[in-house]
Amino acid sequence: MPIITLPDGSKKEFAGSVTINEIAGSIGQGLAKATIAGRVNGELLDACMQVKQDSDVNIITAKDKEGLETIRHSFAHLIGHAVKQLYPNAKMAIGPIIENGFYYDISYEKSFTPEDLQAIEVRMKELIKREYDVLVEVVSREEARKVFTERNEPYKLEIIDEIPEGETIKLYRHQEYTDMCRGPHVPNTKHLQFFKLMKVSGAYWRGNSNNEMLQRIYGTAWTSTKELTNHIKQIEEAEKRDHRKIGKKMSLFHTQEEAPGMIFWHPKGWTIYQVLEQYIRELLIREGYKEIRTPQAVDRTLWEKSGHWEKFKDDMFTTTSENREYAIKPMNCPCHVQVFNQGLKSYRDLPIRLAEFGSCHRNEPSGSLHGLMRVRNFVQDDAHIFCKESQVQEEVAAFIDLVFEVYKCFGFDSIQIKLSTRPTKRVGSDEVWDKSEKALEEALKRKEIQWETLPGEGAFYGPKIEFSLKDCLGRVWQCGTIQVDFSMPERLSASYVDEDNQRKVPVMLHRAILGSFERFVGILIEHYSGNFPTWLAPIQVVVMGITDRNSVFCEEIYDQLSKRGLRTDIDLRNEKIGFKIREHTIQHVPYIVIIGDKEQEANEVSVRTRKGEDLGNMKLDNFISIVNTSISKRGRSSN
RNA sequence: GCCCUUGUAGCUCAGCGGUAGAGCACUCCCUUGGUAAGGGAGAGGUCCCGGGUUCAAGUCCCGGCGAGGGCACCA
Repeated sequence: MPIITLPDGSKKEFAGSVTINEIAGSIGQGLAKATIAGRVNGELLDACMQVKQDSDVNIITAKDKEGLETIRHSFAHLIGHAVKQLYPNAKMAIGPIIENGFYYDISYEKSFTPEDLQAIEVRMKELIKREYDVLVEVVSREEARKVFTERNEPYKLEIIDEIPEGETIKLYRHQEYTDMCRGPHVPNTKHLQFFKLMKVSGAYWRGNSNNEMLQRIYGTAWTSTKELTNHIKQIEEAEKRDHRKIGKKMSLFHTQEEAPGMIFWHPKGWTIYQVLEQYIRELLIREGYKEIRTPQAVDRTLWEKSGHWEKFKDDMFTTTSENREYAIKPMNCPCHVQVFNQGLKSYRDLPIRLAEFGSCHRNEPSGSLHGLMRVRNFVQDDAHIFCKESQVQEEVAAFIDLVFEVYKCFGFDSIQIKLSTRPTKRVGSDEVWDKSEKALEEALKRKEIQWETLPGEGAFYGPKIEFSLKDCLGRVWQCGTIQVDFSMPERLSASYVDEDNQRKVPVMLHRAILGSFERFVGILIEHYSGNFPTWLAPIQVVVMGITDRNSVFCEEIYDQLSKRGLRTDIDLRNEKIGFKIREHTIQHVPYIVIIGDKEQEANEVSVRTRKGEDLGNMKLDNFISIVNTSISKRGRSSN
């Protein structure tokens, strides 16, 4: 006589054991139809599962997060169903859900073409129409093995062998298709409606690059056509904002075969880069950092000492001269320790904050290169703070403030913070780890901000905080970081004389706010979609004349704007004004100054923005102050 | 690095065995036009590189390099 308690607190008593679906039916026929699964005492179960004892039951429909996840999971199985019908020799590996959808990894003798993908999607739709019931069966390990041996599914057998003893094995069937899964799954394929197969690509079996490569079919699924089309629109919007596309259109930078993964910055792109660098430089000076510059190529012995040679030798660019081998620096920190090591340091000198906009090279795998986002030559807003253990917390706290200040300046208001703690493979005593983790945590607590802890995700040399920002499309980019390091200073013999006249090893904090400038510019291009706020816009004002009669006056205005420090361009081409306006609007120039006879006579300028607003006619000084106001707001709000 | 796709004019792309095409951009000419494309003419290509098949190769095959989407990697 199970008594079922529903989420609203109401209770229902049943004569005997009852399925989740029947419980739903007792509430309403509509609900029963919509039931996808159920949560019984916290456990997610198939709708057909029996509830025998008094339980808290929550009916899951497509409206619930778990419902959508179940639908997506079932879609993966549906890929399997369709694929096995169309390509009986295909071997199914795994088919999990991911953000926005699902995939299935499949091994097949020939590679799937876009036409194959289309055919699979069509077949999936046909299968949905059949409204197959999805049957679940708990089986023994032996039975499972037998089923998948018969079905010739070696990957499933491999998975069976790794299921821990005592865990139940469930088979899900719709018509002739059988798959193995923890579940739950939808009770009938008719619940599978709004989906699209997106792409097929390669993926290693079990994510291990030593294993064979499987074919991964990606799909997206939603609970309505509207959600599905929204998602597709979102992808299209992201494509429109692709920094490589905008970078080309606005002539910000380019790359070419001869220097894969390295950027040729054009004047306009370099302007943005330089504004960023100058901005950070000013802040660092304010915050008590000293800027330095260290060598580009350093003897391999230093990298051996720092430990990088052993780990990353293949990922460094090297060069030789007179029998010595050098590595083009992949990072600045070992060099910064060298600067620290010059001269004896007292505890009174600490903290010492050394900053460098140093160009680093890393021989990243060719397949990982991606526009500005992943490059082989980059510059970070890098700095290292040498301090005493007791100063860590204070330094971290100051850095957190700085990070927030900077991100706000770009209009990034949603920031995610992650604290990564000690990994199993690590250096340093537990005592020091305790202290460091505590220091980071305390600093975060004092700021009263939300963060997520990632146990075991810290670097081998120390814990770290990572700052990720969310752009206007909701995409998350990890940019800032502060890492405690009590390994490298020791390896590279850094020391200071403490109050007690003892030599001690300083703690080193690695930190960056923007991360790499290359990547950050890429993020900004996509975030602003090329519409850089005035302070970052490569060209802030363009002056154009209506007819040739106005050219001399245009040049005067242009000269004055330039002299007043605005990045100004002039367009005196023999084109109609509409044509010129269109071109510079497409180039996202924030302010367009139009000069005709009227303006010339009144000694005024007519101003139009890239958004198409007409600011009317005004004196030049008035216009300059409008632009300067916009510049001073930086990226804090749109302008 | 691995899998798939891909590389034609400055850009975006068509052509897929039979003497290289379009739109935009560029140059010149006409036009001097008031807030998102005025008109005309012209110039422009070792069809990524190297092999092979063929009477004939951007076009088919093999290899290299780059790019794109994933996977793996990311100090």
